[in-house]
Amino acid sequence: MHQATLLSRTNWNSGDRDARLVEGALARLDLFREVEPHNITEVALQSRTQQARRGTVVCNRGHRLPGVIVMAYGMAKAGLRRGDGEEKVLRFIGANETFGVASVLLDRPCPLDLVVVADSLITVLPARPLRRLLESDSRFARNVTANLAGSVLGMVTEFQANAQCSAIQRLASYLGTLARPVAAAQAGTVRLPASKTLIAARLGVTKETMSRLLRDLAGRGLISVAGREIGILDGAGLALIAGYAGD
Amino acid sequence: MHQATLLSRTNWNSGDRDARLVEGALARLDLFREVEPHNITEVALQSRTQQARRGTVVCNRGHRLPGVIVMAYGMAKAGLRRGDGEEKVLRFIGANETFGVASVLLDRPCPLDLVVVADSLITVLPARPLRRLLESDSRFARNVTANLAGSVLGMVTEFQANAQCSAIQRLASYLGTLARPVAAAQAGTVRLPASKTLIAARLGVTKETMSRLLRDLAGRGLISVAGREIGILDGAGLALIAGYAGD
DNA sequence: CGGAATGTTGATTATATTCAACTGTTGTGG
DNA sequence: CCACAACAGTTGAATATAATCAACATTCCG
Repeated sequence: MHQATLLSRTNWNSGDRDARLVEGALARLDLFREVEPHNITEVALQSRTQQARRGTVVCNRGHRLPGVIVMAYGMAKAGLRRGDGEEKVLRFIGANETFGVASVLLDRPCPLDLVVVADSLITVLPARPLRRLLESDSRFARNVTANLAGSVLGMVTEFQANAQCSAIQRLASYLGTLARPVAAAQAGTVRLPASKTLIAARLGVTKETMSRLLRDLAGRGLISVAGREIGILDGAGLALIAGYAGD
Repeated sequence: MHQATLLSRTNWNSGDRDARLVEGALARLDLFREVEPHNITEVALQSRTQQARRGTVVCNRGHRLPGVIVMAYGMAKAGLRRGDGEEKVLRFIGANETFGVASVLLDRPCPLDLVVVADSLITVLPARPLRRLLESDSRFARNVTANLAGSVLGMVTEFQANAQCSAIQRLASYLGTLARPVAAAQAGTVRLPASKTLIAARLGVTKETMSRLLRDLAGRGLISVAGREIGILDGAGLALIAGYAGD
C-alpha cells in the first residue's frame, strides 16, 4: 500500500559540506539555542541526514528510534494507527522541529508512528552524543528540560481540548491558531497545512465529520471553503465557538 | 460548596524536626534519587510543609504554583473543571509523587486544578533552589529530565487510551493495572483507590456510565462489585476487552 | 438521627462514527 | 494527450456510544 521505506543505513550523506548543512540545521533548533558552536559541531559530526519522500515511515510504534529526529524541512506526522485504516495524529512535525527527545533519552521504544507527509530532509541525532552533551553543557541541559517541559504543558493543553471540547470547538480553535499568525480576529484567508483528511485525524475526527463541520461553519457565514484555502470571514465568531459551548 | 482552602502563608511548619521530615520525604522521591544528601538538605530548608484536608484546593488552573508540589502522603487529583460540575481528572498524585515540575521550571501558570481528595501532607519546593540545584547537580538534572520525559511518554499513552479506546476498554485496562500489582491475570480482589465518581472522571466518563459499565462487566462474569471492592473473576477476559475491540 | 455525598437505574438525546455511494483531483504510463 | 488508477473529499442514512436529565437508593459521617 504505502511505499513504506524505513530509514536504512544506506544512502546517508556525511560529506564535509553536508556536515556544514547539518550544523546549520541544528543551530536553528530551540534545543541548541546558545549552545557553543563547537558542541553543535560535535553532535553534527555524528548525525546522519537523509532525504525522505512522502509516505516514508520513519519509525513504527513500539520500535526503537535511531535517535532524535530533526526535520530540516518538510513535514511529518506523529500518530497512532488502529488496525483498520483509522489513525489519530497527535502532532505534525514541521521545519526546525524535533521528535523523540523523551523516548531517546529514556531509551524507550517510540510510542508513536512517525510518517513523512511531504518530501523532507531528516537528520538523526544519535543518543550517545546527546547524552554526553547533556552532561557537559548546562545550557544544552537547560534547553532539553525546557523542551520536555514545553511538551508536557502542550500535551496537557491538547488533552484538555480533546476531552472537554466538541469537534466543532476544536476545529474553530484550530482555524483560529492558523489565522493568528496572519491577523488576529481579522478577515483573511489561511491555507491548511495538510490534507483535510490529515487535519481531521489531527483534530480527532473522521474526514466525513470534518467535511460536515466545515460546511456547518461555512453555512453560518463564519468561513468560506475553497479546497485548502479557508477564508476567515468572522474571526470573532470563530473564537466564540472555540471558547464557549457550541451554541 | 467545597471547603476551598487555598495554601496560605500561615500554618507552615518549619521547625528543626520538620526539616528532618521534609528531608526524608524528598529523599524518597525519584527526583532526588542519588542526589547528595547535603543538596537535599539545602532544598528541604527552603521548603514548606502543610497538612491539607480533603477538599483543599492547592492550585487553581491558570494560577502560578508556589513551587513543585510533593505529596508526602495522601492523595490529590489533577484535572480540569468545566463550568458545570463536570470534571476530567488527568491523574492522581499519590504518596511520594510530585506535581508541577514542568510549570514551575518554565515559570508558567499551572494548567490544571489540583485538589486534595484525601487528608494529605504536602510539601512545596520553591522554584529558586530547584533551579540552582538543576545547574549545579548533574545527577539532579538527569533526574529532572527523566521525570519530564516520563511524563511525556505517560501522557502519550494516556492520549492513546483516550482517543482510541472505548470507555469499557479503558475501564478494563484500568482494572487490569490495579490488579497487576496483586497477581497477573489471576483471580483476586482489588480496592478502588478513590470513589467511583472520581475514578469515572479519571477514565473520562460520567459516573452514570461508569456504573453501567461495571454492571456490564459483572454481568459477563468478569468481575464482581461490592462497593469499592472489585473482585477480578476473569483477568484474562478483562485483558481481552482492554486490548482488542469491545466485542 | 439527619443530611450530604455517593452510587444506581431508566428514558431520552446529542454527537460523531460507520457504511455506502458518488464526485472531484492528481499523477502516471501507454 | 488521454485513460486510468489512486487518492481526497462530499453527502446521506443508519447506527453506536456515551452524555444528560430525572428519580431513587445507599453509604458515610457528624
